[in-house]
Amino acid sequence: MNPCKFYKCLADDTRLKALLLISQANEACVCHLMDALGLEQPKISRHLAELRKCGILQDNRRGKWVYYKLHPDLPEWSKGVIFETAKNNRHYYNDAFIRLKSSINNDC
Amino acid sequence: MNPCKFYKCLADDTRLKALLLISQANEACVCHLMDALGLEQPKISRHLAELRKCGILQDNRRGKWVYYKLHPDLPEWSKGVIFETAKNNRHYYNDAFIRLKSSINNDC
DNA sequence: ATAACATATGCGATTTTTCACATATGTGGA
DNA sequence: TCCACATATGTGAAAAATCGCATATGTTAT
Repeated sequence: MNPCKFYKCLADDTRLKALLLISQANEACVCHLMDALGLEQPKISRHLAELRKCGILQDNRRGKWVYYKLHPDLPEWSKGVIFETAKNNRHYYNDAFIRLKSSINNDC
Repeated sequence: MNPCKFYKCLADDTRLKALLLISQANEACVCHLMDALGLEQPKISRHLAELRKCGILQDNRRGKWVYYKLHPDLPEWSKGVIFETAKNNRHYYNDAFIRLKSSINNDC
């Protein structure tokens, strides 16, 4: 994991919020993130794809839904960066996190 | 410190290497970083200015030289991210770090 | 004041990233 | 098989970041 590439992945509002939400929710599917972030499906999907191609996220299709979670092989220091960022910047994604949880409860 | 803005600052090869070098050397001036990274002065200067404007670095002129170090008011979590990145990615900046130290010893 | 050196910045050109829209792919149920 | 739904991607346009070059600013010594 090249650190510059890693930080390029975090350097976008949509990707960073999605990543922090996933790190806090354990996993989330595209439709949940659409609700949480109030964004169109292609936009979410494309940003998640970028995080996947960089090895940060792992996708997992279950029926029609595709769930994303942190890639299990992600280096410890990278995971640490993500969790520390989430822990110390709740205000940055908290509204979205509330919407995410209610979206998960409503099964999309 | 908005986390997205913070990561945008780290998401460039020149800035990230300069930042990691400074974090490991405690401080460095523009001429040292030019030697270490093998880049032209305006390029180094402009990237350091960006890190300064975001509150990540603090500058300190001593005579003709301007020294940069981590900003003392940088949030702990941000400092942690920088130091953890440096600690776990030595290969990424090690050659530059060797040149930096010899440049510092030769007083530019 | 002038020269030499270190650093900063203005600006147009180039490159990279992001976006919007349309469309393609994959899945399960009727 | 056909349809509805969820997700992914192709493509050209728009926006943002970076670069190169020239030049400005700041400092010290003569």
